[in-house]
Amino acid sequence: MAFAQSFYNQSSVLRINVMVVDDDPVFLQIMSRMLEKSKYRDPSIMEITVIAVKDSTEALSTLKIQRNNIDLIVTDYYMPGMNGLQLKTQITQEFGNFPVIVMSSDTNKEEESLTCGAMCFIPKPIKATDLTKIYQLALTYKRNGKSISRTEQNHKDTDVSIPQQIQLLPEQANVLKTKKKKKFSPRSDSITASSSNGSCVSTDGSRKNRKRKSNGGSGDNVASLSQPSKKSKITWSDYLQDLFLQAIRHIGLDKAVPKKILEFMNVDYLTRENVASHLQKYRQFLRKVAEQGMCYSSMISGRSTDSIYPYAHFREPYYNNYTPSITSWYDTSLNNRSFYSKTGHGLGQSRLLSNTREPVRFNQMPYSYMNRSSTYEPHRIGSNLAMPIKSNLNISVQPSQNEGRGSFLEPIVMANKTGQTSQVLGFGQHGLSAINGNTFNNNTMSSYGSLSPNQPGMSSHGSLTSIQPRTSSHGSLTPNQPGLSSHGSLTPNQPGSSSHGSLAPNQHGMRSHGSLTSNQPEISSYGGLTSNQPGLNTYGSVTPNPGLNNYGSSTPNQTGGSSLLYGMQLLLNNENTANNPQPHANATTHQNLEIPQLENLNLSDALGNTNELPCDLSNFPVNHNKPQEEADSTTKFELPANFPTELNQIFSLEENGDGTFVNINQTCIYDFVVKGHSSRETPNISAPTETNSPILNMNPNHDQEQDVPDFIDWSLLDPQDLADEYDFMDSLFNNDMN
DNA sequence: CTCCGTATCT
DNA sequence: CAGATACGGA
Repeated sequence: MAFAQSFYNQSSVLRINVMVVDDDPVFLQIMSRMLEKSKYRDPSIMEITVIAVKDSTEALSTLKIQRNNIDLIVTDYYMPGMNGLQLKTQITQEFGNFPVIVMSSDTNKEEESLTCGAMCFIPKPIKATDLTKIYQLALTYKRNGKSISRTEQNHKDTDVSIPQQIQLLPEQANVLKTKKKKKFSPRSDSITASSSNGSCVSTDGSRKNRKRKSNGGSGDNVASLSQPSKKSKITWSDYLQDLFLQAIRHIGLDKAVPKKILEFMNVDYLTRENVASHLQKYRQFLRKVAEQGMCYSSMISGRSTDSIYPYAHFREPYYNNYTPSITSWYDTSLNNRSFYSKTGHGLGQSRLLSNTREPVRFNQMPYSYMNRSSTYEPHRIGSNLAMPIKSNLNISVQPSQNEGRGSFLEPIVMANKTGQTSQVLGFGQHGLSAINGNTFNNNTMSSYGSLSPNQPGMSSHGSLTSIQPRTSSHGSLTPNQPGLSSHGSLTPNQPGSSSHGSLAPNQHGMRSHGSLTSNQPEISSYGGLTSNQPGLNTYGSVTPNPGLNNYGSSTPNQTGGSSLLYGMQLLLNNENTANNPQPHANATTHQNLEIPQLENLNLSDALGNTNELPCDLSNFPVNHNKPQEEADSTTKFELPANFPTELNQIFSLEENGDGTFVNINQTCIYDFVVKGHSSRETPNISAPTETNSPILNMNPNHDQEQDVPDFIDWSLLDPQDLADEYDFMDSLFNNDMN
């Protein structure tokens, strides 16, 4: 301890020791490296040492030995066993007050974290500036000799000394104040009040002329003083949207009201108002689509092209060819399925690391990066196209150094090792997200279709890996299975490898689709696709809609057309489950994917319905004949009569399939949320080798980073780079810290 | 009073 | 545009 003490007291020598606790090895490594590099950014720091530990237990044991050497503890919130706050509490009990910083992609943990005494809360993904803050904070305490004897009250209102930068983000602070709080009701006077603003209320009952009271309400009463701060905006991440759509599908569009949706979604931080607002937008979108029909498509496509690649410069020029159409509801979900990634990782934090510096935003696309032309638009394949990034491909090819870690990288690695196709394909899409993507409303088909507009379905693959030696790409793919094979992998009861096997030997990936929609004309198109058939044809055939045809005709080889088409189709399917994915599939089960194995799941949805899982595509129940819900009579929201409902049923698995999927998904979610998320126990699913539960990054906020400039996409980082290349770090900081 | 849908604001 | 709010109504 002598050493420790002297070390500790060398005020002149700013030596900082930070212990980082995170079960995500990738994040841990990156975080550690970056912190260590921090010293180069601050001349006042002579040395900064990072002690990286993988969990709370290790953190405690380490603390016992080096308590005097540790100035600050930075811990992830979600970790197996003891979470970050529990760790904090334990540390306090055993070692007294230690400055602890809690990180989490789940910003909803902020309040709890602060309440429990965390010095501050840093939302993941960590930004370069956060790292700086961390060591600055450590430095502050170090200088004040408070490392160990820090006074209690670490609440947000204390510690003014804490670097301001680490203070709560305005929005977060806001959340603290307003979270779950009953909505402020300025019209406490309710009815009578209405009279006060009666001038704004038309007597005819029409609200058309209604003008809302000036919000400032300055002219009103003193009560205005209690004007609550505005609630922070929530972002409808892909995850949330998936959930939202699932809820709607499950409940039925006609019966889906905010409260029900909210209940189904079961996302604690969401309020009914949030859902209501979203629902309104969603309805508007549907209406718009229904009214404009395919014409809408052109609109979309045009717009999409422009908005989709705001950061095109990050991509290989090659990809510009994809020019997807749009992105939207479904589409984006592919981009951001962090929740599919390792659970506790918070998602999103740890991402694929590639050797390239190409962004690989598999799971976590900053909101602003998201190719979402419209949140309320249904999935369109377009976005998927955007994903195939060179780096992505590289990843799949390169044998990662990541071993069987819990990192979400694992699936990928596995894919490589086993040469699994599905995974590879997944990459083409959005890496992991693709894998799981189907679980939700992500339509595999669209993904595929989107891949290579002018290429046959199979070609898609080629296009995806065009950057790479074709061989490898293909190699990874099942020999006789085209990219579509991934679908094959859908087989619920088969491990990833078998996925393919499960596929009908001679069945093309498309076929899968075909089977799904066998009864659908449009669908059959797919089935009919021949491996050498250009994507467009496929699409063209698929398009029952004149509008779509236009598209196709307009740009025979253009992605845009096809994309659109799909998009429209999806869009139309949207309401119904069409998007239901082929659940199986991806949802599936490659053990290593950490995806719950469907066959083992006895799922019941939020509504208590138990469903059986489909085990084979061929058995996949498709009830095309199912009449649209009699919704009409009760529907509060109805689509225009001309709304092409038939299309809605294209992929509808409603009776069985739909519900099943929904339920499955839901179950998984609940499982993770309840078991995995809170306690991190292995969910009730066959979670083979991996210890980490999949999914769930319930954290919808993980991708809410709006400050793009500051955003560090971990996917850009490579452990090696971090470890060996200072210049890389510099570039990183230079790019992100200015 | 709660919740919904729509208008409107930010 | 995406979300939050206001507010009449049920």
